[in-house]
Amino acid sequence: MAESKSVNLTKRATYELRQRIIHGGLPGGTRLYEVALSEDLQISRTPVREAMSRLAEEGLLERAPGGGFQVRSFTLRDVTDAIELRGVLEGTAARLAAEQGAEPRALAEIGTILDRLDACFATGTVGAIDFDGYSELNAQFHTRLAELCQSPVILRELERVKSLPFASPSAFVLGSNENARSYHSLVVAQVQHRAMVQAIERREGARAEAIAREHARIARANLESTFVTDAQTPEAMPGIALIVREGRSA
Amino acid sequence: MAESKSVNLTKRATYELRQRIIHGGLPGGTRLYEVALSEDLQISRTPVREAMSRLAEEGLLERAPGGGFQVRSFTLRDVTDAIELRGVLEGTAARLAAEQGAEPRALAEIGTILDRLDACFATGTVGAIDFDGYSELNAQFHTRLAELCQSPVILRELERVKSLPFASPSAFVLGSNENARSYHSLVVAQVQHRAMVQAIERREGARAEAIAREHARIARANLESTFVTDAQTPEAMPGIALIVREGRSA
DNA sequence: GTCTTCGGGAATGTATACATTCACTGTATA
DNA sequence: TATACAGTGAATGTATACATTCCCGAAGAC
Repeated sequence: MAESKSVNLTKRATYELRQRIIHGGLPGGTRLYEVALSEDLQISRTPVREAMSRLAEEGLLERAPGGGFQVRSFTLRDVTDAIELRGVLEGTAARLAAEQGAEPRALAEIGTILDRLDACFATGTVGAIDFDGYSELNAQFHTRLAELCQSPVILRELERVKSLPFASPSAFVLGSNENARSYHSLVVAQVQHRAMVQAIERREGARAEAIAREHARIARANLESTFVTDAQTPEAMPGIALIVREGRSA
Repeated sequence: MAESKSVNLTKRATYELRQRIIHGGLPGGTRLYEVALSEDLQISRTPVREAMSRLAEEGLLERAPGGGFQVRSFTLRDVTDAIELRGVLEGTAARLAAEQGAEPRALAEIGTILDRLDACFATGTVGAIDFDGYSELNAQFHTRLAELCQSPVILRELERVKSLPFASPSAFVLGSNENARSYHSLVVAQVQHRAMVQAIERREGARAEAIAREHARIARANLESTFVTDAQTPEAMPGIALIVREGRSA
């Protein structure tokens, strides 16, 4: 509890609340009461309120009709739409990069990331993958790719969508345990990574966009099978606790 | 000043700040100081802070590095990207609606709006248009269209993009004075409106998406010519005061 | 019995005093 | 003369008292 005394209380409250939401401590739809939270966190109402405001900006909370906040809840449909949306936005970023031409230096850096992603497979043993390394490099790749179009507006909205834990490009990597299906997913994903960069280099905008969209659908398929198979394992994927079984979304 | 006494101070501060930002009273990049604003608005720091937080959520302000807020500024590139983004999102909504099938009742309602849009032209005189009526109906059309795909996630992000005054679907209507070019713009736009609905009815997803994107580019072209022609008239388009001449965006 | 009204409590809204942090400036010392 | 340290001020961060609003339940009247 008394771990980080130096940072300000707003950040502490924001972090603590985010953790509780993502890990299921505060299920979707839960109304958050300032006084109760203040007493619970041992932080006064002002920073708690500020934290809730930031989490609303982040998309994890929503403002309740008559004031106050509640935890945003997501149906399976919402989650697939968010992933689809990420694909659409990444596709747009890739298309714009192809159309206006990407900086050679930035492309070279992405090439380096691609090589290092390849290295995650290269253990000689089929099926053996450095999942953690892949996940980290994958996140880097997606960030760099989005930056290629040099559009702060696109980048901002993309970051926003990716901030939902289940919509992040690396969410499906963590969710995959070491079975044949997930191995094949990563093989296909990496082929798509290279194809996207190639399309951008060749100024093939439509191709770059289409691949980016299809690439996101790997995550969608992975989510759906994860959700069906390990329906009750909360550790299967980050933020899966946010997904409500049925009914209305936020 | 002492107009609406009943509503709470947060809303008053939010409204007042938004007005000042949109109309150029607070140019892009301006740092907002809580104390100064409090004294200026005659409202204490707490609601002012809350108002700034909401405007940041809305996209008109951004959080400054060391705390506090500043008015977000947009380059011409940012604005065109925002319009492009709206086209991409509306295109996605239209495609999804086409793919999954739209509700007949909702389609019928949109048909009514289309007829009423036609009526804005039907004065017999070529070139005479009910601009205000068209603008209002146009906004309704775009909202209804986005709702056809029944995706709260898509709808939410689209509303977010549209909240930037210059990226709203009706921004270009207001910006157009009664010249031949703007008349032709509205004629083309209305043809595209009908084509989008037809494509959705016929489950032609790719066509619906493509038209929605091209539709948004009317606004883009209109913005660019407005920006070049009437470069110094702040009333030419809502939110044009947010656009900074050169340099970095937020 | 039902409807209306009044009261109380709990929630957010507001004001403000106080704390903290950071940057700038001036002075003193090396 | 340059650098470092300390002081001062202004900004945001925090705590908390008080205001307001709204819902809900109980009691009374029709």
